[in-house]
Amino acid sequence: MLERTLYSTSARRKIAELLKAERRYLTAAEIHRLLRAENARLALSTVYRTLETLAATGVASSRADESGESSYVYCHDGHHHHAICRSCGHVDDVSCTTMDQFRATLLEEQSFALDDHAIEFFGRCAACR
Amino acid sequence: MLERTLYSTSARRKIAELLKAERRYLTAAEIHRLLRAENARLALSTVYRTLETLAATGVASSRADESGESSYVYCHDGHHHHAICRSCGHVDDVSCTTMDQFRATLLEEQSFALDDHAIEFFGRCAACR
DNA sequence: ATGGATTTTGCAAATTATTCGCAAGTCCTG
DNA sequence: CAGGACTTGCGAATAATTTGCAAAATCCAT
Repeated sequence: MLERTLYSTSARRKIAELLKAERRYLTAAEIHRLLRAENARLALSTVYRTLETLAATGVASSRADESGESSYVYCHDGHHHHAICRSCGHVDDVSCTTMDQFRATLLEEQSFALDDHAIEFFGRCAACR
Repeated sequence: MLERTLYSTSARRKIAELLKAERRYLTAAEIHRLLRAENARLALSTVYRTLETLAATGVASSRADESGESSYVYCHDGHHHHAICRSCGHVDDVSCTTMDQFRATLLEEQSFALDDHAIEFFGRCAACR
């Protein structure tokens, strides 16, 4: 494991702040555009590199959006899931409990009305066990 | 809704057969390479177009792999999930019941040892309801 | 504070996946 | 088997992401 010091730079701070404030999945291009709009001067490649770092350190998590473009959201570290609003894109963290309780709990605790979900299972298939 | 006739062509048949036989997520490039290896002559762009068609008709379903490249697997039509083997990539369809039952049922009925999953929830957040 | 080691950034060029236009080829129906 | 409809191949065009490298910023021990 290679250890290296992470510098606190203006680009990193701004990108992290933006993600934290928006709380929805943003692509590198969107982040770049948003920050430029508020007069930050930074290269798109820096955004890409920073996002990679944030994801690696558990500050952000990524997913591919509909078109396959990868997007990032600020979130807790550790195992959990995301409730994504179809209307505004807002993302809530969801701890991992039983599936059926989810709908009720989600509505009760986070006022999120669940209407669809996508799951991927990982493990060992019959042939590989 | 535009209706149009789908022709049964050699490319389509071969791609569908391959997906059906492999039963794991394959990228357009992989499919192209595999088919070429068995002497099929077809263009990569044809593979892309065919996959798009297969996905649109519910014969295959797609997901972005680790690197963001999109891959396809032969599967049932209708709402269900996929159990992906971490070892060989084999994909089993999983009907959508309660989460906790999943592990047990999955193991019992499909001999798939679930050890991780990724879920995405979609709906309306508190602010948008 | 200052200097030097280390990390980060900007820029532009290079990659890579995916899409597109269009002429030629294939398939289907009557 | 003729004509129209749908597909394919090919190469060029896009679009996202990565990379090399020199310059700039950050950090840390003096």
